[in-house]
Amino acid sequence: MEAKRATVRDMRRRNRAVLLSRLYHDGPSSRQELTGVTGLSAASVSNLVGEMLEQGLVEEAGAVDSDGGRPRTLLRVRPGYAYVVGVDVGETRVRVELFDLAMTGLAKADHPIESARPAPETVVRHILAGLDAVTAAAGIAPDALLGVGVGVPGVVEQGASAVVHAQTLGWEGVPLEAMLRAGTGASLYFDNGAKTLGRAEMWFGAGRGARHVVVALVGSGVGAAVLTDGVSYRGVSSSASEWGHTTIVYGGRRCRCGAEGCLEAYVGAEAVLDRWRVARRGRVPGPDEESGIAALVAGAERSESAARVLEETAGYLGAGIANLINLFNPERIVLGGWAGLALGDVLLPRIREVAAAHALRHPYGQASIELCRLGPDAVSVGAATLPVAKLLADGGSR
Amino acid sequence: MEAKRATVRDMRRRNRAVLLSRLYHDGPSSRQELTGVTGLSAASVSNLVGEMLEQGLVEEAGAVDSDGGRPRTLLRVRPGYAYVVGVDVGETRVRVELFDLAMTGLAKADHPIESARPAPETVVRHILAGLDAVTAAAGIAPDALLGVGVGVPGVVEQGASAVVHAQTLGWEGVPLEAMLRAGTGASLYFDNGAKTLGRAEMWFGAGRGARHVVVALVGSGVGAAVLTDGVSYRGVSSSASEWGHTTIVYGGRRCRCGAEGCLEAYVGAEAVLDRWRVARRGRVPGPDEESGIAALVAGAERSESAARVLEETAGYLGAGIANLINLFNPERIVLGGWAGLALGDVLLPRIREVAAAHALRHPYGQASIELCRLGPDAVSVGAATLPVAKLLADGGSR
DNA sequence: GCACTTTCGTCACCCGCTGAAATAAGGGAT
DNA sequence: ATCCCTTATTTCAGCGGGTGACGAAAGTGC
Repeated sequence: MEAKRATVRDMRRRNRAVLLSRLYHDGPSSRQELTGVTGLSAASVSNLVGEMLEQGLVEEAGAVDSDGGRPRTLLRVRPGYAYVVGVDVGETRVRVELFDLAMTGLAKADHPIESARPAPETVVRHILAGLDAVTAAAGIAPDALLGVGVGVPGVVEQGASAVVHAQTLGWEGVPLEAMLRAGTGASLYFDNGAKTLGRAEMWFGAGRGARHVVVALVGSGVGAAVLTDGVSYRGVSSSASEWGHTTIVYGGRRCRCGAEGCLEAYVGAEAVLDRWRVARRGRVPGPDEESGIAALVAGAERSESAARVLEETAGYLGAGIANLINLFNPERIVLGGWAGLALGDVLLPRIREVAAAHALRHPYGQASIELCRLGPDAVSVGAATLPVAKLLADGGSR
Repeated sequence: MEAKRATVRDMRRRNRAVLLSRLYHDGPSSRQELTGVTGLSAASVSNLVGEMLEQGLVEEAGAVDSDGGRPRTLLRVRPGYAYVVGVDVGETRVRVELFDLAMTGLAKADHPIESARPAPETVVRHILAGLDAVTAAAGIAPDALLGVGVGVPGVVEQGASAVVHAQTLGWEGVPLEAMLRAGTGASLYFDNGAKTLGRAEMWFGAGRGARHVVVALVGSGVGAAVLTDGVSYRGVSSSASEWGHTTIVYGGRRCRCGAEGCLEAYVGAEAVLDRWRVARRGRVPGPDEESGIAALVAGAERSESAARVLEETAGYLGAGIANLINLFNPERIVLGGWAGLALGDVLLPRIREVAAAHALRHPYGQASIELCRLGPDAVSVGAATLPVAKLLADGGSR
């Protein structure tokens, strides 16, 4: 609807973006290949690539000899052209990680969070300290830092300046961008941690090559990221895909959000353990949720209560996934999160069955259901892809 | 991700599209205004508009005098530049309607469908006959017909040639596009009827001016259309937003799709009446579903069973709408469909309450819930907007 | 009728893509 | 070792298209 006008300049930016994205995502190619793939003329490819070579954005990467002609020189994005930082604000620690453009980790700094409801100022201080630490450790000059992506557990309201609402941290309208801006000159990007993890899976994990993916994350909480053509679906205020708080059992268990029958109140780690506690009429083993879930999965063969709770969990999860399939008609559902991986490991076949029973035949037939490949640590990787995505979309202009 | 290269030609097409869309959706403007709104230079606007005037795509529409300077001449899209046809394949009749570009209805032809499971050939014959009838009635030459949009009750698989899966008609993989193509040379467009109705609401009804809208339709069946920036969300095979078959009561009532606990099995007209039948332990008044729902709504004050069924319906519907809000974070939810309008008319305040209780506070605060403005006949209008949208997106090139 | 204001059209200029031709960089045959 | 052939890349003139500057058009007010 509100498309913007185009100028001759936009055209060049766009074409640079096309070339650069192709080089970035699909590895080294020759100019020759690029002409075929992008539809640009050989002359333009040469021209654009020459410019990017000169700027140090792209570098040569050997050559492949062809049968009898001039060998093609391969090109790739130069990993050292710029560096990015990904920040994962978790519930127990703040992780700050530095990457080059190829997403090779160069330095990492973890700051534990003591309080269950940390003050925003504390988190900001941790992030800034981590930023200094990793850039110093890797010897990165400030102007070589392309940007900093931050993944937070909660809703990020994208606007002139990002504002965060994170129930689990007790944050309500925290102007995180403004607070960080006061302490650093770097470009800042913010998104929900589940979505950044989804981005990481999309670029480097189970979502590679697919156009429509929904990443479903199950941990203590439950969330999802809907990714179409590499961009994540955001509603009007970027708080879309709150899968965990969709109603799946009308009038059912009360959820910590206050509503009844939320999916999270059935398949979130806390809820699963609570259901097990009721089923076995007693305490659940293990000091924390992670060991509890591990015990549950391990106990499936011996304990009838464990088996029943797992079966029910597969049911709710399968129905929840079927809802995603019916509503978003994705090509792939990627199940992750620490609890999602632990449960999915044993329940995936059963989840697929239930989802098949609850989803419409046609969309179900289009969708495959898989597990995440990257593990929960990929939140910072995904956060760091935010500035990279911007770079690619802008054709490499800083 | 897979952005296409741009040429200097694309740029012009794009800029024409920007101007044309603006003129189409936001009414007459002067060249002057257009420069401001689109960001194009006055020179370009003049150039582009001149071209479109010459082609008859745009016409002058009077002038407004300014205080002391040359008056601006207003421009608008010329309604008679081309004509479009919208087809509504309903469960009881096929409607074919002819419009000019301004969506003024010029001729209409209805063909009743006798069988509950009509043969595709019959429907195709009706459509082709209707096409001949309306073009003949309005005296439209074949080459003035921009295209034909068809709305069908079911899933449209968009591909090289559209294929329709419509459970309610008993259609399974009907190659509707290929069948129609054999009988007409016009450009053809296909979409689900709920989505075309959503398009109509978006362009001319309750969705005007909003960027993210979800249109929720309740009739015998239940569906939704998700519209972002004027384009409807399609998944990988365009069968997205099957809202009616999302699970809302895990393990609940059996739905005609075979699964348990679908939203449609609670708030679809058939399901509502069935619940009423159980509640009052007896037959429901009226010869058909529409009068049944009308009786239910009318009986709310006298009959306790009716009041209870309505209250429950508001509950399920509110929770279903809350799910849409949580997942899509729209700016507006538009409730329609014949049953949706009848129920919404009395239940809207209650639906809003329930939705507020089930949705997360933040996304709920962003969304307003309203009723459709156009009524169920707008399916053909929405279908007819498909070729118009194409024309606008292509900047007016046929 | 004249000065002033505002809108609209024209023109030279710059940018960027393209096709054709030229050049580079090999392999294989003589 | 040289020449010819093949294939990849670069160069160059040409064309399409947006822009700013300038001037013409079309009013109002005195």
